[in-house]
Amino acid sequence: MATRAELKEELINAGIRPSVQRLAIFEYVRQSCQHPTAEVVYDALCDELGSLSLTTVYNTLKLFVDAGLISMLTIDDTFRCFDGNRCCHAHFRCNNCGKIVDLQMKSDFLSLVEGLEGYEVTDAQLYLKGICPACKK
Amino acid sequence: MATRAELKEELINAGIRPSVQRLAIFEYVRQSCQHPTAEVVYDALCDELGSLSLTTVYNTLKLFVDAGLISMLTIDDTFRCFDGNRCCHAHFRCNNCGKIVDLQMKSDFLSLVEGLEGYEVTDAQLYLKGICPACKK
DNA sequence: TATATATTTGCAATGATTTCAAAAATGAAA
DNA sequence: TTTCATTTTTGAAATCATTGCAAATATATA
Repeated sequence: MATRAELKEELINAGIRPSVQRLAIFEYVRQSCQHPTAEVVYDALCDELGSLSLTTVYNTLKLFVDAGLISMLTIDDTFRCFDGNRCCHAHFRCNNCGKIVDLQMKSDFLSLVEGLEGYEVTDAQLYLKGICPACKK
Repeated sequence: MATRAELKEELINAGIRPSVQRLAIFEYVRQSCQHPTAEVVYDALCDELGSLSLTTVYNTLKLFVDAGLISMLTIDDTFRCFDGNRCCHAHFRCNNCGKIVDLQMKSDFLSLVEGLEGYEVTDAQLYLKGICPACKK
């Protein structure tokens, strides 16, 4: 778990000025294990920040994604959610309860793919869908 | 390349009545290498079918996806597109030109994922993003 | 302090997708 | 073939996550 100061430095290193809103949003997404949507981030931080605009949340999350600080998931086709976990991992989305969980990988995604010569890959996501153990019963 | 009669039988085997619209949509998606959106399917078949509703296209594509006959891609977060290629493959989306291409896999997606005991996986997609060779120059 | 620049805000607009109820097509029974 | 029930299609209106925009605010620099 990174400290606020460390997160602040990470933003600066990425060339992003660490405003109060940005730092709070960054911290929230980085420490969450829940793959929050923009709406969830907004609801969670509204009190802490006094005033906060949903537009700011959308803009800031996009800023972080473009800078490679977090990733955006489109595993659920009805909304986007965000992931601050920087370790290489896959995602599973339960078709029944909707929960999205992380799954460890034995090795890098790209080791499985052929014909990548000449491609520059900046993002990789493996999405699995089906029924989770809890819903299986 | 499957014949119309074969595609018709495939629909019937999946418990789907092969109406004129359904068969045309199924054939179009199955033979396309372009990952068409609902809108693209609609535009392509409007003439052939005389009258066609965009709602029908959306409903029918969803019907096919639920039946496991085609898959839905959310690699581009601004729209959904559809894929009739049943072979296991990954997708690459170029951030510059937007083109989505298929990539062969060395082995199954799931071979690299840990902790899948108890999960029932019905769909798997590997999405890569970056810059394609053509845009790299 | 003054001035320029960067950031945030809130409301309105966008656009892909869905809802819904009516119309049309299809299948079964007579 | 005619009738009736069921399935499918249609088009217009509604939905809702996300974006555009212009004004307001905050921050950095001189």
